[in-house]
Amino acid sequence: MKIIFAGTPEFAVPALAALIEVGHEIVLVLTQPDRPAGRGMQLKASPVKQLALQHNLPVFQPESLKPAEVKVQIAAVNADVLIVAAYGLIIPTVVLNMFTKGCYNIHASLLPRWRGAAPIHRALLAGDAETGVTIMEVVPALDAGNMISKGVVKITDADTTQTLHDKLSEIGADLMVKAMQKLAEDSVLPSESQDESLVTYAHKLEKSESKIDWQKSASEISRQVRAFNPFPVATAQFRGETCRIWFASALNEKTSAKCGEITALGANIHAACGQGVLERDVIEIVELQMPGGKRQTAQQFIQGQHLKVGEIFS
RNA sequence: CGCGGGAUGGAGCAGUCUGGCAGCUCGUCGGGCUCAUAACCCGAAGGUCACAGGUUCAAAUCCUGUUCCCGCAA
Repeated sequence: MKIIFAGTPEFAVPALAALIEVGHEIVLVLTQPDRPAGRGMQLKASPVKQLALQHNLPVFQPESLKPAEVKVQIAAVNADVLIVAAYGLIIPTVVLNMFTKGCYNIHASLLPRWRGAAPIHRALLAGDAETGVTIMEVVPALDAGNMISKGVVKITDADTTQTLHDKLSEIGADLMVKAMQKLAEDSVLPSESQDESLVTYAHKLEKSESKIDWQKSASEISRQVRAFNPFPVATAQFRGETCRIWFASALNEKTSAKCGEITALGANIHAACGQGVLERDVIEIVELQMPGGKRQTAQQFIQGQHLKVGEIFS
């Protein structure tokens, strides 16, 4: 079976690696053009491109799939299947129809919940008990195709977008390899349509959502911090600076302190938050970062900044 | 050469503007104390102040160049 693989970020890498591993014929890798990134704004190849080059796979990086000459080049490789994993470009219907055995996508949620750009972040932020990966057919509407298979992952209090991302990309790779094996044997994959009444959309995270509102409950803030780790990272004002909060856990305690006030300093920083007047929530800040500095544990932060009980995060 | 912040004992920082004894909170090691604690008390070790050059009686501090790290931006 001749496969075209379309993907860009780290999330797509395990899938491509697994497909190469089991010996599928990858005839072309589509990925977004090199973008200026990092300090100095040097052009940087996408993670998928880097892996493709390591395996000497042909790489194609059009800015868009709409131009006729781009479509011609894709048609020219005569592939049977298109696999899409976080590619980030719209795939025109004409292109979707080029493949005799279909087009399949790896999506990082349990569809039909969380269609769209930021499914992992939204599931974590919303407090879902579990999330997962869905393998589905690609159709012109966003993440709306029939579903082939799913993998489920429980969300714990220790999970961040990073940890879930890593687990989900591995599971997605595994499910996709299995789907392709079945497709190669049976030439068709049984699928199930999505229940439109259960659809929710996972909008991209806005930078403006990263600021912590200390009036929220400890569990909401903890989820926000974890959903925004590793990107774009939750922030709080402290001593007039914007500092980044990398990890925080809700504690099972109450306090009469003001919102954002530090109530105790130990191995970690305890701060008040939430609504109750005399019994506010307590949140434990575990890892944070000052501007210009590196991420540091709360302990290092306390020692370096000479923190005192009563100081305020806002 | 896109913009800005930073590099100081093992960790995290102050000191740099205004040049003049290498400092803080910890950790480590030794001793004491306590039923007990992220405990407390006493003592000690540990530094080419990122690197190279320059100015000066004197440089962590001022000037020039270099390397590495962090943030913005994507």
